[in-house]
Amino acid sequence: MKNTKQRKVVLDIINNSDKHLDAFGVYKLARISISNISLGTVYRNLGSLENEGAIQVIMVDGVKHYDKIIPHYHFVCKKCLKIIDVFDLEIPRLKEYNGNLVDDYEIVLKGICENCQKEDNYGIKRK
Amino acid sequence: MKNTKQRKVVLDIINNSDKHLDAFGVYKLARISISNISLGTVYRNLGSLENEGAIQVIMVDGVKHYDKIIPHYHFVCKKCLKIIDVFDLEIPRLKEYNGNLVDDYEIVLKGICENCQKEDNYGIKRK
DNA sequence: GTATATGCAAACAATTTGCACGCCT
DNA sequence: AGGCGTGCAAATTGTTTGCATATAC
Repeated sequence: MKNTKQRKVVLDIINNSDKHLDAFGVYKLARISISNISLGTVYRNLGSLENEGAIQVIMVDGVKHYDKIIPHYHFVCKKCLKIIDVFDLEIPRLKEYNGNLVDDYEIVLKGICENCQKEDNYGIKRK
Repeated sequence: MKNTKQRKVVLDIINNSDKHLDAFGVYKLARISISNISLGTVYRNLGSLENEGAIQVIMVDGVKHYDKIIPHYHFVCKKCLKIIDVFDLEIPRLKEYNGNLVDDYEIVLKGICENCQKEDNYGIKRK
């Protein structure tokens, strides 16, 4: 695996953001550092970083969003699709289920976020 | 909400299948009952049934798969992408987190299924 | 030097949408 | 009769891929 500047920029963006960016969001930020970086390269690097376990993915509304690998869960608002980090949640994990090897848990809490509970909020999706 | 025959067929397919079908899989089965049903209609009905909480969704490899609402979790094999139902898993659930209302937990166990652990299995993705 | 990653654009796959028409109520 | 759901096809969206070039090692 080559250590290109594109790869480094992509990884740095994920590790320095708390915004749960999707691929295009990463691309927009990456262009600040490398003005001609291509969207395809961003996708390729996000993909390989994910495979290596250097970053993690959270799927929201059919779109992949990326996050650093520090262990935590997520809450996703059903109205505005905002993603909120969830720490300090104790969830017992199986190592195995009926002969199937379990090495990962994807856990997403879903509901209505604090802001969308207010009646003056019209639940506009933030896209 | 109108009770059309298309809507009824789609719901029946989900409730009578244990295969975790995606939209196209539902479409293929639906055409047995209604030969000229359109894929768009299948998508529209799956969407509204999901919104109403009549069926649930499990996302695998970027594709929505549908399941009845009986409470259970899922295991997804990282190699072959097979979905296996997981029952009898005790997971404590928050009703609220930092002011955010939690009404749903999406929990997916991931790993290598029993079959893919055998060395003669080449991990062909079942698509 | 050579393999691998890149930029670019075209291809792809899943899903959504616009429109004219048909069917439930 | 009126409106919502449908079939159909085209449009969108997110993502992947082929290819010639550039770059890391």
